[in-house]
Amino acid sequence: MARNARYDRQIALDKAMNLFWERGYAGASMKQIEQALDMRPGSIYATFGSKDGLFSEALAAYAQRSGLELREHLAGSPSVMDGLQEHLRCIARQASPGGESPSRACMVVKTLLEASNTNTAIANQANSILSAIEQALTELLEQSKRQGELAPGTHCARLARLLQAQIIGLRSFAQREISSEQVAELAEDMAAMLDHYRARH
Amino acid sequence: MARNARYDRQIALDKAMNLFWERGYAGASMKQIEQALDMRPGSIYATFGSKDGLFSEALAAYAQRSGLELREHLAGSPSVMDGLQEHLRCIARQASPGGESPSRACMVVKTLLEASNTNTAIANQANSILSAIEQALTELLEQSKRQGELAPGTHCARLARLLQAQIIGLRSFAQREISSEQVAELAEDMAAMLDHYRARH
DNA sequence: ACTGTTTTTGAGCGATCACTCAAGTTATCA
DNA sequence: TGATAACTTGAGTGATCGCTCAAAAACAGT
Repeated sequence: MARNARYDRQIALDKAMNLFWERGYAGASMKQIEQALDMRPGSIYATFGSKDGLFSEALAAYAQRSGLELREHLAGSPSVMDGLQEHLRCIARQASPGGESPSRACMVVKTLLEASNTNTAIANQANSILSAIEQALTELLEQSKRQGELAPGTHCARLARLLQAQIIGLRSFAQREISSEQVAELAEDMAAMLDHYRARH
Repeated sequence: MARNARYDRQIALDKAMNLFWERGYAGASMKQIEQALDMRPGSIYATFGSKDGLFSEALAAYAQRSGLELREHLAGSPSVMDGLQEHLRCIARQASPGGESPSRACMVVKTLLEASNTNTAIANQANSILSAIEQALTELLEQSKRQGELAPGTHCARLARLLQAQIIGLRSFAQREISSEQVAELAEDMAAMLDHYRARH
């Protein structure tokens, strides 16, 4: 015997994610958030508790979305390594100037760099996400090694960290004022680098 | 027939650079800057004009310092490629947890990611610096190619962008809560990757 | 020591920050 | 349809933001 909420929590979270991704945590004011979500402060605080709480949920939603994307690229490829290479190219396509992404750089990395010395809780969350991605990549590579795609001596955890650093570098580099062609070339060079780790050379 | 300034401009700039490097542009408040520089607001504004002006000069000082470091590494190495590989390892050493750097990540990249959608002037400055570094790396690689160290067909500008993306990835990755050993391994893997571009394989 | 010039000082400016809450609104149920 | 409970509203909170400027302090030259 009461009223229903006028807003869809997931839709609001998605809008918040886009704004935070574009402007960063400190760069997005509550006024701008109110406008983006079309919600008044009371509703926002009743739903998400605080700016920190909203950001935290937005970052988690971003991470989930990114994980889904990777899994889709992998599902559409004949092998893990091909899927990872395709993933690099796809990142380059998304991170090209003129795209509709709020930012070409990765929101998790932006958060890590912004929050590391100013907001411990948020920095910890970014750290956890990156750690989980590293873990997922390691398991993927180990599966690939078991299938004989990777050279037998490959240190998968180490290669996973290298791959993560490549992706971070690619997406941060793409934040520069640079042509989409050069970003695509960069992704291609990184994909080529992965070939050196394949079996039978 | 007047008073001399009590503060050394370069020393003040250096302190500002360290604070901005650690906390970012928005994360460093004027109150914290006043404390770090041991200057009152009036003196700061008389000397640097605005927070933007101070940040801009601090970022320029950082870029100059970084350029000097690279040139030193190159001077202490028998060849360009060896110097670049040593540079990667040195970055890993500096970016290790427990170091005395204000931040493990690069201040220019932190600035680029923070300012790209919030502060055009500062983002442009970060873009210019990265563009100048790319140019310098390209010239170094071309010199290396002329000396027969690089494979004749090497596209130097493209390799320079790859190298820059690697460095960005390495330093941003190092911002994670991770062991210095793993950062060193990452630098080693990146250095090994450069070997593939050398002549005579 | 006095004068003239520059620098330093810090209280305080208006604006904006994240956030609160009492009042108003609306849907749901009896 | 009237009572009830939940949600929405937005003016307003104290705190902090970047920044100003009149007055005090300190040095250089005579």
